[in-house]
Amino acid sequence: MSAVTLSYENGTLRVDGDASGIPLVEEDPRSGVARAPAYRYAALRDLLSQRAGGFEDRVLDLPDLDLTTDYDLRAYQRDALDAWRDAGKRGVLELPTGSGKTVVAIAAMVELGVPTLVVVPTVDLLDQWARELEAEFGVPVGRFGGGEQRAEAVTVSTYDSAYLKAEDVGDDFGFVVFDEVHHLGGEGYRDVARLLAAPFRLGLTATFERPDGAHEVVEELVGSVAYRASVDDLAGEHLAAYDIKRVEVELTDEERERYEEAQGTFVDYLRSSGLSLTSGSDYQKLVMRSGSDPRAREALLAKQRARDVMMNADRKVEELARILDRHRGDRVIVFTAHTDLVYRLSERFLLPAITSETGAKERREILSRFREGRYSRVVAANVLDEGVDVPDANVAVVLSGSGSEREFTQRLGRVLRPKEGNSESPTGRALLYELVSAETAEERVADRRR
DNA sequence: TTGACTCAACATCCTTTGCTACAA
DNA sequence: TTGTAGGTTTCCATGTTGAGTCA
Repeated sequence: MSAVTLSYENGTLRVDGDASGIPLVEEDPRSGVARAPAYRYAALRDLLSQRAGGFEDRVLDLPDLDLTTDYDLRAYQRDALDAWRDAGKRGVLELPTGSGKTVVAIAAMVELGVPTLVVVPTVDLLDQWARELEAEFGVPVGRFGGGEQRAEAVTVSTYDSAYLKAEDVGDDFGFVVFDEVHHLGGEGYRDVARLLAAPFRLGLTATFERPDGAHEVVEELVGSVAYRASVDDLAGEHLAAYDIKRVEVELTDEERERYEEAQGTFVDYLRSSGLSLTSGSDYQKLVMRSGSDPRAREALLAKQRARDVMMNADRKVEELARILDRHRGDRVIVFTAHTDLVYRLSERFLLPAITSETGAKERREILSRFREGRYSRVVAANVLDEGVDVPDANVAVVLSGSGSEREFTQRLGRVLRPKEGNSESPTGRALLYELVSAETAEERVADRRR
């Protein structure tokens, strides 16, 4: 058995020498070159080191980094770091929004002392991470994304840019941190993790599981969940204690009529077509059918109308008026599912509004005024759910939302940050109102997300 | 450099029963 | 006998984002 040489080539590991019988390695039938996916590097290295004949490793040639940090980890952060280390320096930490996931990643970087790539979903987060890493380590931090393509030993990238660059830089980093790692389950994004050779991997998220089951892919690429702390584990001590109040509102007669008509059309179609909806994938079937079947299309459009009615019910707006009145002295974020409603509320209550149509500059301005206390309320569609540094609030009002557990957790997280400089005793409890239209499908939707 | 635009990707979208094949 | 898991192939609508292009 002759010695084997491992090297990195365009997002794969090239295996030269006698590669027969090595698990994970397959021969490319056209070129005859034996290869393994780059993300298998750690596993392959372990396998080969136990094999007679030894092997030559030319995959990574990385400088040592001397990184230090002043952070003192909290007990749960230390536990999380320990758990990740015990898992072989691979795996996911599931920690709530506001619990200091970044700090744990920084501690891991210090411990490893190797070039590191941090991958994040938005340009906003890219800026935040880069600023924080620059301040902490006092080294220049590279950026892939937001119009920049500059590599450094410590680099932050968006998922999109990482996808475009992964083949080129796949052997430049020994450690990769995936922030909001649930995104990695996306069909395209998963390639980012596949093309990198980095043996050490850390995923951070508040909600690991995906309704489509793709978290299993993430487990394969990054590792399993090594440590998990829920909002309830940390509430009261490191996060604000909270209450959730569900308020049911009745549809007006006119809304009820429109709702029943539309919902009826949808349900009738299901019954007559023999379709049963037991899961999200069944719904997908219906969507596909609607491409060719006009009745299926009409059923879906009717469902859309029913959703509009229940989510934007008039009495929710009236209820919001009462809530805003009750919380005059509080900092309130109002969440909706539709942009139309955002603008309606903005006009009626004179609330600063943020949707995907709001430009970056205006958005920054609103959030900074909210931070400074010049605004005490904002209304937003889904924009503030994730990936934005949203200032502290203590009351959230969910006027409408999806059945997504992730969306709900993120929205709740927006009010749970302990008050600044006083993390020992957050001033009062945080409060989340959930407005639900009575006797509509929204009751089920609201149950699902909890 | 900025802003407006397009494009592609991602995420959610869900009813209350009942058929079939296969494993325990 | 009794549970229980179970596959299709592109895609009705809305919201959001990043990258790329062009003026």
